[in-house]
Amino acid sequence: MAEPIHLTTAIFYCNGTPHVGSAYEALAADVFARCQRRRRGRAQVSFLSGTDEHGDKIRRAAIAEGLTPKAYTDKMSVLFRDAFAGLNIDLDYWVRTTDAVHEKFVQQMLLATRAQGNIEFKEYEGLYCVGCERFYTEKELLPGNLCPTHNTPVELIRESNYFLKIDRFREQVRDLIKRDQLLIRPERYKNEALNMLAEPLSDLCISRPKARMDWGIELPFDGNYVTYVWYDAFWAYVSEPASRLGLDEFMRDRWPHTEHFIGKDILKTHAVYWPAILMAAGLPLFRSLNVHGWLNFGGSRMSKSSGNVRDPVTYEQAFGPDVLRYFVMREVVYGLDGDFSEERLTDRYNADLANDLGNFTSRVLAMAQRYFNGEITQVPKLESAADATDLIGTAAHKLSACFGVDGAALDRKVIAAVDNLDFKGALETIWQTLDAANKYIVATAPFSLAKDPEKMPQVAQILANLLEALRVIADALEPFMPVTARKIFAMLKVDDATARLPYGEGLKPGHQVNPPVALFPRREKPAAA
RNA sequence: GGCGGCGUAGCUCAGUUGGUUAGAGCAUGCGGCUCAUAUCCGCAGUGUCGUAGGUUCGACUCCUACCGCCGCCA
Repeated sequence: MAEPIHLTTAIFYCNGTPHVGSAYEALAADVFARCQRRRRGRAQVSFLSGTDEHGDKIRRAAIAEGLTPKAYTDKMSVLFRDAFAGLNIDLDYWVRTTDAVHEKFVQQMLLATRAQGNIEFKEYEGLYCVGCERFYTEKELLPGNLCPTHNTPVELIRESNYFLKIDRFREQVRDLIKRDQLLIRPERYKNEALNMLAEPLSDLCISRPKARMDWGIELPFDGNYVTYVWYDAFWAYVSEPASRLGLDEFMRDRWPHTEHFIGKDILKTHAVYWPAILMAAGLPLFRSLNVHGWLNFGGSRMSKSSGNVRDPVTYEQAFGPDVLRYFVMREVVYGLDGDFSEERLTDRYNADLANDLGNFTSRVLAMAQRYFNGEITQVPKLESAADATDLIGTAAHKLSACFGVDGAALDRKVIAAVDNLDFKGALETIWQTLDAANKYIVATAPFSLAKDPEKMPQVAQILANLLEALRVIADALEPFMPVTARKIFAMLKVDDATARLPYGEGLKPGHQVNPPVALFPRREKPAAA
């Protein structure tokens, strides 16, 4: 049996509504998860996401809306969960850091960490920015002791807090990253992480005095404090599954095969603090960090202040299911920043989805209907002659090569690309197959042969080959476009098991397919802004 | 200040250890087909490969400087 694997998105801080950027991360992880499920079986994959709901910013956002923090996060968390559900992100766990199970688990980890002697209580004094909710060193500040992000004066605060002695784990973490035991990819981020671990780390503050901020999890060993929100949120990756499966079992079987999907902005916390936090609690580490870039909008950073935040659900409703999924996976190189705009979305939609995928589906099913009333009368079999010199032989061979001698080559290539986080490459491979299939139609011209009754067996063979190609293409597409794949399977009238078979083993003579239904009607481009 | 990345066709980008006429997709133009969602197929391009030097028989590919953009660390 394949080893179990645990996949996570970051835990989203829910002081604002979900936008296309947060959706992008969850979409990449979802495509990855679906590929893993195909390989390992559903039970062997746990895919987790959720909302980070403590801390001062949440508390203040709640006050601004006249709600209690809990009521506010109840509302916000559902917004995220529903947005992801609307994008067909198929989660096994939806964790909220205000869930009782989670809070209890964090307290358990705090006790374990303290028992290992990795927590220190000490008094210190520092320059604090209320807006940032953090302390600054003098050289980080702007002239006049102003906060670099808020441009407001910082306050000198003296207080006592609990600290994690993280530097004692630094060498070990650095070594693991260097040897790819803790894999950080793409590689550029591995180098950045190693850089961050080159200098000694100062103790990590993990508490906040309730007197200053009480919206958090109470420390089990000191009722005057709550945990600092960052520390609390990391454990969302672990709390619910560990509680459900048993901590020891989860840590032994599944946790070491964990892949975190995160944005580049939280690389430091995940490459430096999180491993140290786990070690300080006496727990094993996860396997890898899959770091993505930002999704910009029309060339500039998507942010609430610039007012160009885009709601993913809007696009899902306007363009139809799977379109946003397709766009971000096809357009963005994982790890690098990408650009999102309605114009580019429309271009991709028309060129790739309407013209290529949609039209191919339509023409093949229409011919099957027109010439044979939807019945398949031949066994799909592409003549594969590498030495073919004529147009038909060459086209047949090229299409056949996409599926390989065992009929499973497309699936293999897609899975390999996704393993490598090359979502774009995976889709390009599928589209090359679509391209080869369109060329095969032109080369064989079944619509011309059909004018001669004696050539109908040939036409039947060509259509059987094409319908089978459509089936395999839809199957390869399923992790990326689950709704579309299901629509195609419905038109082809194949069940789930048949849908997954290699080329040549799926559709059989006597099988009846449905007439086409347009998958992606062409769209007018938005008026130039 | 330290480290690193990027700058290739109108747009988005590929270009492997330096080697024949620098590639793909989209957009553009022309031709073909008509099964199909005015779709599909073929052909045609266009580029001083950021700038200036250097190494080499030969550099987009290596070295140096500079210009521009960006990231991380401090």
